[in-house]
Amino acid sequence: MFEHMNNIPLLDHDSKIPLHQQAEDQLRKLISENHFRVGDAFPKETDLAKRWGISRNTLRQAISNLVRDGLLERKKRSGTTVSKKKITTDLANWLSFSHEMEDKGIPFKDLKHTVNVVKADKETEERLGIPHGAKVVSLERIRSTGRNPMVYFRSYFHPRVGLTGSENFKKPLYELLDEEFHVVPVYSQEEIRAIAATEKIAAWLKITPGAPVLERKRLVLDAGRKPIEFNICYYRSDAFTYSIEIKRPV
Amino acid sequence: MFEHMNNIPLLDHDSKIPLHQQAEDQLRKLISENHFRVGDAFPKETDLAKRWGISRNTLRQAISNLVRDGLLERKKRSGTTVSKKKITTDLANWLSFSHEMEDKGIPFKDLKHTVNVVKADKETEERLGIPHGAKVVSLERIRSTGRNPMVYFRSYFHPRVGLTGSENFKKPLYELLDEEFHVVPVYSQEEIRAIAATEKIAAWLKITPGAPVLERKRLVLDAGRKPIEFNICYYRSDAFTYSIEIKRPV
DNA sequence: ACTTTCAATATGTTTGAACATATGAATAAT
DNA sequence: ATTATTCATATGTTCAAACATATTGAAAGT
Repeated sequence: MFEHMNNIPLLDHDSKIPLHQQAEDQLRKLISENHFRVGDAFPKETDLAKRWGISRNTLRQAISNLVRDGLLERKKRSGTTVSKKKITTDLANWLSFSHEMEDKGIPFKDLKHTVNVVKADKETEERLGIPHGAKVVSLERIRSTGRNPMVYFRSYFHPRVGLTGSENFKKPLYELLDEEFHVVPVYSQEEIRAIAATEKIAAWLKITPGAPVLERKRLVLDAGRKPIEFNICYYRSDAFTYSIEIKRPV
Repeated sequence: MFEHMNNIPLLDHDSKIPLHQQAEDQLRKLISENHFRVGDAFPKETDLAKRWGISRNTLRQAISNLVRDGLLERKKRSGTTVSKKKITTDLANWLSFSHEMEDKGIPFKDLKHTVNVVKADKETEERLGIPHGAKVVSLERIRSTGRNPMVYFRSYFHPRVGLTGSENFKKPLYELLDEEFHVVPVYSQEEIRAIAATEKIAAWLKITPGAPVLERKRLVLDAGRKPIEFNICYYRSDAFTYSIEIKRPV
């Protein structure tokens, strides 16, 4: 808990990162590190704005995002407080296939593991928001749990991340991104469909064309909602069920 | 599509409802009514602000919310565009098909709507944790968005909830449960698979047997993790993408 | 035909200012 | 003691203005 404003870290007014963004990041950090007790009073807007040398409006931009994400609550006269309710998706391992499998005690191995630098296709360009013709690092995997292929994975990484293609992808992907590149995934936008296996997919998964396959497209974003990775994968339907638990933000 | 700004409804400057709120509501409505084509250019901020007699800043407040909700996308010089319609499981409406569809402005109707009191099958008994042979209220629905069936739904409710089968299921289900029975869903455990349509499913959805179908099984729990409802549904794969956004617990 | 350069333009950031509004707390009236 | 009133205050709304920045598309150069 901060006794005084003066203990709250400052912002970098010379950075290219917008002030409201810095403020948001800073607050996220402070909250997640429990510098503010739940339900406790938050610094008031005017004070915080003064401390950071930004206008109340700019600070408000940051706070609004946190309110929308359910980390903070605002009430007119009482001020801003830290919410109890965490929008939890329960998944500590929410993004990691290997963690998931390890948790369930299912051994797996990679039947294919390829890293390339390629020109992004149109969909990838759109999702990642990169210019036409831009090159991206692609990671392609076919993973099996047992004798048969279970899933085909393909990821394209936003150039911003800074991958070169020569990294060690043996360790869990999101550990690598965090530790080596200081890129932390926060949001995952997932689209899940059932499709009939194309020839290509059938070959990858060793199934018959036309068989139902679970397709998952996933756009992984950082705290500022900037794209990190666009990922598409095909799961064998007879071997895989996609399970999640959603908790309502009460 | 609006040829001219002049066709866009005005705001009520005398209302007690904030202008940014009115603007947001108005835009939501316009988008949901398909007055703007997907991917098409949106009126630019300056023009819209002028049309509505509000400042660009105020309008921006409204648009920002829509962007955050994924209805709009902004790009620097190119302007604002309407996003591809994602049937997103919004955190607010996380469980309601009707809310989801209404929010996206997709009209739908029930092709079938049956309420029964039946003996639970084995899977339902297990999931709900009720004794063998117990009776449960079942709700069966086939819903369409447009001409063709979109999804087949079947729900079994835990006897604890207290449904008799004679309730008015026309209103959104989770409103009913909350208001009439004081049952509030908090957790949703979901299992998603791709399967080949059986004869029965094919008949419901008017597709050919063997076609890929998205199956979702969902166990809805209350705050104490006691089961409320076991729900199974089959989505036409050519018409439906299951979209969720997961946010990492920071 | 191809690339480079450059200006126009739509969104992005930030500020300071003013007034509205809900509400907790102090004060006054009962 | 209880209720009503008032006031101070923190958030809520809105504005106008200025400058930053990315990107499109056209013009110019190769």
